[in-house]
Amino acid sequence: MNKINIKYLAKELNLAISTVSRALRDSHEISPETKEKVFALAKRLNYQPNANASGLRAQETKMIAVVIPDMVNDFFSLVISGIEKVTQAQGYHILLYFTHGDHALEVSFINTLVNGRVDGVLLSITDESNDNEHLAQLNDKGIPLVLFDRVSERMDNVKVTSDNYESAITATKHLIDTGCKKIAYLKVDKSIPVGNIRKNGYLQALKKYSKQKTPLVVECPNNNDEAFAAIHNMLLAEKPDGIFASVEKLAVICYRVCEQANVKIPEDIKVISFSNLQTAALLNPSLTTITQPAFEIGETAARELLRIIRKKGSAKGDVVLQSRLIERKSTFRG
Amino acid sequence: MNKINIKYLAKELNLAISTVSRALRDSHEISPETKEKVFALAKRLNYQPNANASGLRAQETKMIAVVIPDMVNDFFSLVISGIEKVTQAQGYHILLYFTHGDHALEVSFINTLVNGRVDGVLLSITDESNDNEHLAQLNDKGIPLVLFDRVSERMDNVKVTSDNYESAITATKHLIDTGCKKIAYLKVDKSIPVGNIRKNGYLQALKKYSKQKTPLVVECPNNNDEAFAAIHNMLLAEKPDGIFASVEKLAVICYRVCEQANVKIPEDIKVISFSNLQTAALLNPSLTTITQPAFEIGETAARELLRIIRKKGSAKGDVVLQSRLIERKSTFRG
DNA sequence: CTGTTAGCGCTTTCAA
DNA sequence: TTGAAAGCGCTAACAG
Repeated sequence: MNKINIKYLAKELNLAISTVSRALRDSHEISPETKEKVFALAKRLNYQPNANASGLRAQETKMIAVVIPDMVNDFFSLVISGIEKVTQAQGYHILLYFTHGDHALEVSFINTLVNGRVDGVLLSITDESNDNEHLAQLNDKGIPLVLFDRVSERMDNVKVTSDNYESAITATKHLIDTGCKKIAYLKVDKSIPVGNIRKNGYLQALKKYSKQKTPLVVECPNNNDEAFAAIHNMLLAEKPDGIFASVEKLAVICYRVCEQANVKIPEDIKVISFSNLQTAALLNPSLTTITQPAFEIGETAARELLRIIRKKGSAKGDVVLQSRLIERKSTFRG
Repeated sequence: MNKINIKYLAKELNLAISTVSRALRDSHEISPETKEKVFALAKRLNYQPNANASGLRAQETKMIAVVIPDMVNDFFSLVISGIEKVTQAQGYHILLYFTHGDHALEVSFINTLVNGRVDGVLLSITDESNDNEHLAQLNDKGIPLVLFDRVSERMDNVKVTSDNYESAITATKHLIDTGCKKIAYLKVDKSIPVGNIRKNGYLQALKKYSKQKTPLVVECPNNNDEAFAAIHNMLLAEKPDGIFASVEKLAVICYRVCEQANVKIPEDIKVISFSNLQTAALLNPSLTTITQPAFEIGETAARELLRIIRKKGSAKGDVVLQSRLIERKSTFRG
């Protein structure tokens, strides 16, 4: 249980500490034979440099923080996977923080990060309406920050998002184009900001491409039974011929509602849904989905962050990634 | 963009570096007035101790590594949430690593962790049949390790698991008790070890509680269409009256298969499924699920790890958490 | 109660 | 080509 550090290697080999250090970094001013010896011993003892010491010395940690609302969510799971792919390839480590939608927690996390714990921060902000002094702190301290998905217009950092507004238009228009005259929008719980953005796309599409006068927005709470009831009531009262679900779970509930009400998909009613994991799509061969490029958002955000860390230049600019509409004529040979 | 460190605070206040350090740690040997001054300035400048320096000095990092196969998976998402709850409450940070089922990656991650990057490791091992020299390394270096979910019998670390075998028996017995005479088991892709454990529970329950002579094990590949076909073929050929799905996704596919084949759930066939996020349960009021305590596994594993880190005593012992069977007589007033 | 100093493990001048 | 030594920021032993 001896500590395997440079000092120990040096003593074992009768070399100076600095020589060993240089050898390990493959410096050109060390003779091949010495390098050989050092490498051999280091390997044999599985020498690993002490991260704290290197970090302290070099003022960099090879770690980035990822701060997200939470994890029980297909979208963020996929984003993290994308981030991980990039950071892993470039030798960076991920520190993970959940804000649970609590702005105060976000502030406290960011505060602990301003003094050299990480080389950069990837953040999906908790409360877009709130102040962002804490983020300004990061900029002050020269710690690169890239925002993704939930961004703040008031920050001029690099932002990576997807086209929620435009793709909601696309989705709605798709229903219109396939003949729907009365389209309802299933809006996810108000705690999820994207529900509003997508609603705006829905409204815009109705105005622009449809004769439908009154929008049909169903507020669906997080509670499944309440959401079921809300959709069920709307279905019976309004008899729409098209439904646009803002998130995958609502499409699943909607599917069940239709079954209950003896409404056939897609004969009586067409359904389109945002979807990340495509579980809903397993249900019905005719369910068309619109998929956010979650994994790519993660990859892109991470790539941007590492780029900025490297250049030490806090570049600006936004990246907007496109969602994809997936039409299923027949899955599982229906 | 001045560096806010103890030295800087000391200079500003005309105090010695050590005095400031002690004041910040609220040492009893510092006068209240001095403390006051130090606290005030530290707060005003948002002083945050340099994690590398503290870590180097104290030989501890307040970070733990979480190493899992991947993240696009309800189970591990929930586990991480549980881990996060505990670590966050106790001031620890999470370093996240994905092995993607690659044993070599796992080895390489663990190797980078042996030299003081983290205070402890939470691991769900990638390949249970493989060697675990790398884990022995951790023990050698005195870095606490807690295994969860996918554990190795050959290691004598603390292990936190759930009762996959027993709960598979419970699930199968539940079908038998409700009158099923011919029960099929939908086995998840062979890359998922738990598919086999649960199969053994299924077999055991048949032997012990049922007259059913031949088990019906359907091998379901990861590919949805192939899984659909496998289940569909079995359904037509064997006409079982009960189905036990080893994972939630297979229950969803099975649901669709039944619909295709015009087989009614639960009138013609009873279905029970392992399920973490209960998406499948939204589908059918009569779907009974068996739920792993994923969140609790995370909490427990983290709690055990932090306990060991604190005591510096590598305690042993296993924790097995119980799955819960959830019977739904009627959801969504069917 | 406060200051001086050594040292955690590493990298990097500066010297030899 | 190698060695000696300083210093990254922090804490704690020792001294006053």
